[in-house]
Formats: sequence, structure tokens, C-alpha cells
Amino acid sequence: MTAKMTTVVEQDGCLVKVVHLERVRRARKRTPSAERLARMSGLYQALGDPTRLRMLLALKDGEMCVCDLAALTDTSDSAMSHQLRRLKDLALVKSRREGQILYYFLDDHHVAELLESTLQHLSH
Amino acid sequence: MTAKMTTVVEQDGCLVKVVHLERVRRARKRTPSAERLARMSGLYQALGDPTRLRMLLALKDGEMCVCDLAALTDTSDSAMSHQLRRLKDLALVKSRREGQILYYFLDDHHVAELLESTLQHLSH
DNA sequence: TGTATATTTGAGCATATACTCAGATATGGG
DNA sequence: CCCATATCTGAGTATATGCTCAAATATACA
Repeated sequence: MTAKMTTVVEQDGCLVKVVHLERVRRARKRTPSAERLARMSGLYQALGDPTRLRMLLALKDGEMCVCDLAALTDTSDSAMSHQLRRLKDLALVKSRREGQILYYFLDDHHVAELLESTLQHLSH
Repeated sequence: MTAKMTTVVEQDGCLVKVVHLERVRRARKRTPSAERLARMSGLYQALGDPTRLRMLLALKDGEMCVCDLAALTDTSDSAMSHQLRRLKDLALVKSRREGQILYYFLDDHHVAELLESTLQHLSH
């Protein structure tokens, strides 16, 4: 009889069973705040789509306009515009206008570094 | 008249307009292969959910059993099991059994490093 | 063998996501 | 002012996602 017994604890008004209470308590303490967690998962979610990933990998090498990004990723201009707005809302890209053309570029250098380190890891 | 004119190129049998043809061609060349892209976005997608992110951040500090992870993330055992299966399919976690209890732990050390570096970045 | 606990599984469902399509804006040049 | 080009926008839609619920397994122990 080496296995631990279940403990039942109250949590948010509900009863929850737990095997290693100390472990859960410790993990709870170390968990980032709700905002940080949301920011973090939001960032990953943005990268978790093949189209957006291709866009961001391309922008890592320099700014591009909407229709170029659309051509690169085999999507419509409209779909591209929707995706760009999303990345803009997440503060991952910015744009600058030159005549009728809008050039998008990476807003956050962290993103480029993150992509780079992931590429490194996946190549091993 | 500084802005470039649009070029229309054929691509996959369709006509697509492009402003900076060389730029798109170069980006296409640098884009990772379809498999690598899928693996990469799949990894990010896995991290792009608050529950899974909390699970993985916790597992970074050591193995945990299903019901502990459920308690930690305020989800049901069943939902936790579904999430764990997903992470297992992606080869991000492994499990070992000890009696009735299954302990899950990180399979890929890259993931821990990736999470760590993102936490660093976000704290700036 | 029978019961309890830990976990898994599959179906069903509500929401989120990513696209298309039609029409709106914005800019530049006759 | 009018037209062409580049981009944006909102509604609608099809699929993906993450959960719940009930029932199935797996292991331990009496």
C-alpha cells in the first residue's frame, strides 16, 4: 500500500478530490496570474495557425504588404486582412502606409526571437 | 509615383496579384516545409489554450496525476483526460502508472525551455 | 468474485475560428 | 469629380474545439 489516498478539499464552493494536496497547492502558487496566462496563451494561439505562422515567419525577414502576404499564404486579400487585424489587436504587428499600400511588420521583437528559438528546437 | 505597380502571376493555376514579386519569391523559399510548419503550429496550438498551458507549466515542476491536474485547472477529470490525450498524441507528455494512479510528465524538454523563455520575455 | 477508486472513451452540444462574399473606405491620378 | 487600386468591414457559414454526461476499463483489495 504505497499509493496515497484521495483527499477531498473545498475549492470555489465545490468539493474536489485530490491525491497530492501539497503538490497541487505548490503548483497553484507558481501558476502565473490570470492576465499573464491569458496573454501567454493568446500569443501561442496566434502562432498556432499555419497561415498566421507563415505570415509571421515571413515578416521576420522584413515588412510586407497585404496582397503579398495573401499571395505568399495562398489566401484571399480579405482573409489576409482579417488575420492581420487579429495580429494587430494582439500587438504582434504594426503597419505603415505608403500611398495605397499598407506595409505590415513585426511590432514585438520577442515574437521573432520566440519563432527563431522554436525553429532551432524543431531542427534537433 | 514612388509606389510599385501590381504584377499578376500564375500560382497553382490561379491568377494572383502581387506588388513585390521578388519579396514573395524570397519569402516562399525561406518558408519551412509543410511538415515542419504543421509540427510548429501544432505545438503552438497546444500551448494556446489556458487550461493546457497551466497543465504544462505545472508539469514543468514535476509529474502529476490526472485528478491533481484537474483540481489545479478547475476542470473535470474527464475533460482533463481528453486534454492529456491530446498532449500525448502530440508527444508533449508521457505517463507512467503506479497502481491505479497515472502520473503524467513532460516528454519533450524543448517544451519546458520554450515555456521558460516565453515567461522571461513576457516579464519584460 | 465483488466493490471502490482512477482514468478513459465516445456521443452530443455550445462556442470559437477562419473563411467567403458583397459592399464600404482610402488613396492616387486623370 | 470620376475611376482604378488596395485594403477593410460585417454578415453568414462550415468546421474545429473543449466541454459534459453516461458508460466502459483498469487496478487494488476484501
